[in-house]
Amino acid sequence: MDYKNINVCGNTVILTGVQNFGMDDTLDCGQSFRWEKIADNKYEGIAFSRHLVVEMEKDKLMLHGSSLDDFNNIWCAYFDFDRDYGQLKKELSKDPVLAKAVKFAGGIRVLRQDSWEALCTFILSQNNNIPRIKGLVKRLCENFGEEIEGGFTFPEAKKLTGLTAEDLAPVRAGFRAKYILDAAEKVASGSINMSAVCELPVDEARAELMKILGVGPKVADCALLFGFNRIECMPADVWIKRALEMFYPCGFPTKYMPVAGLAQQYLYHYVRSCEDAMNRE
DNA sequence: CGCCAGGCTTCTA
DNA sequence: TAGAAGCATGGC
Repeated sequence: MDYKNINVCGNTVILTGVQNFGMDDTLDCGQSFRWEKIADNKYEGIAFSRHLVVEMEKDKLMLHGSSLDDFNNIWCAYFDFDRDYGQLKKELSKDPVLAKAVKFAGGIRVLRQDSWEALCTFILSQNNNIPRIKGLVKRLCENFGEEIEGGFTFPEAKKLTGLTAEDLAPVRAGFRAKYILDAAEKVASGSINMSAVCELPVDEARAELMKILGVGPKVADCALLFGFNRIECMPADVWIKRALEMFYPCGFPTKYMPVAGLAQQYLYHYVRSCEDAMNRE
């Protein structure tokens, strides 16, 4: 557990003694596209059809808009609070490169998102940049999600079935629109059963998701890591490929394979910052 | 104007 | 079966 105490005050759940959680590292690192920074230490977002404002002061984390039940049933798992990141970081830090990556962004946690939402948002992510991905996801929710207090939910697969690419035009997803529609059709019809995918061995799960038009190995692995809690999946995007070539020419250490997805998130953040620093010179 | 963006599909040899 | 072109859109 990465928190010591939990209290409820009105509609706010307050965690104290919080460790290994940074809002910028976790909510603005390209794993979820549904969080907006609304103040220096405050983020607002919607997940699992619930609106939440997250505020942090030192080691105190406030979840505004959450009941104790919601915390126990949803947010605790969503923020991966039942995983010991202190222990994880200690293990990863035995590797010199990962030690630097972990030190650089020690507040990263890998969110456990809804599987359909993760699949869709990473379909939208291809050949795209993070600010624009956020825009596409926002417009998808505004146009096809349900309006709730504080914003819009992520649309269910069945809500998108029967639509045409023209219907999705307001989203401005470009060539990705037909991919979303194919995913929605396959998931809603049950030809791809998300809860069955959850039970499959990872290679079969990946192959199943890749039956969707527009889903290749990278998008499938992102869905598996961020939406199915498959922490052994290491989505190999251009940044991670670059990092692996640069730092691990002989291959990624096998002892970290079982948690490669978690390591990946630290590495992703780290190499991107290296690149930024080099560009500024 | 050109280049690029958490890739994938399609075409070509 | 590998390698390159094409893909919509928007920021720079």
